Amino acid sequence: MTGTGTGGTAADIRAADEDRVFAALANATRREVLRLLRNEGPQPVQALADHFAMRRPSLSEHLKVLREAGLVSEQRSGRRRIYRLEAAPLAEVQDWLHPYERFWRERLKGLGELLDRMPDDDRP
Amino acid sequence: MTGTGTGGTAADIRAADEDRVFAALANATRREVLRLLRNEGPQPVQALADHFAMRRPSLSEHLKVLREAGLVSEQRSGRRRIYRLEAAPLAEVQDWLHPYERFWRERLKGLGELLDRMPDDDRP
DNA sequence: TTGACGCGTAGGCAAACCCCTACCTATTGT
DNA sequence: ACAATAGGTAGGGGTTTGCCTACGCGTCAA
Repeated sequence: MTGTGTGGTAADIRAADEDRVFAALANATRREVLRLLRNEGPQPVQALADHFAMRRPSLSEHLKVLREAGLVSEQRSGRRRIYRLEAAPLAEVQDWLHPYERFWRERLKGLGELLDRMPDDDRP
Repeated sequence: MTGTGTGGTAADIRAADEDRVFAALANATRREVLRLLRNEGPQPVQALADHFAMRRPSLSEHLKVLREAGLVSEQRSGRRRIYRLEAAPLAEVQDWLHPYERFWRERLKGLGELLDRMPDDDRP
């Protein structure tokens, strides 16, 4: 749609990456997997699965989503696969967030100024 | 659901809020709506809808999702409803992101140290 | 007052999501 | 070689998402 011919511009690819990352983060189980990898370090699948009520194959699919978003990597060690947090895509989320930052800061700043202009008696 | 008897702790409520925000951000149309409100200021629905290929009622549903996530607010002005960006929930996303920050910074830092230890001749 | 405008909601439908139970391959220990 | 272990994949089913058209309600202009 946005490309020439059959498409695939650099911007399209970046947008698709962004979409995969946000979509991956939309699920609470996947966010919890990221938290576990962050707090407890790299782990095989079963160790991760022990933290959840769901069956292992379901977790495997979540790991696939995280892998395709670049948020985890796997390293084979014998018959186990050690999953590791890859935080780089989260930096892109932070970049996405950045232009909004002044909006919530303005709100806080505005509140501060409101309090500054308010007579002490009227303050909450 | 969130009553006193059947559960619904403060942590549950925060978790549900977090889930709504991440879910709202999982859609490219909704992220684009936020960007438009940020760049062009508060607008009625039709002005927003003009930027998309979809029909207005579909956009209305996206706005509902954003409203329930607290990411936009509406102000009635005659028969129009002016939507405004509410960035506060994005601060929670930033808070969520924060403990991961050192992971991608470590990666960059590690790269920097590698370059530091590398003889100048070997640098890329 | 009556018609046009702005917008939300209802209902339908296809696709995607998320869980499950088999099942398959690869590796390891006996 | 064989059984057990680790984990991915296939296929099925219920629920959710995201789009549509049709419609209802409130507001403004003629």
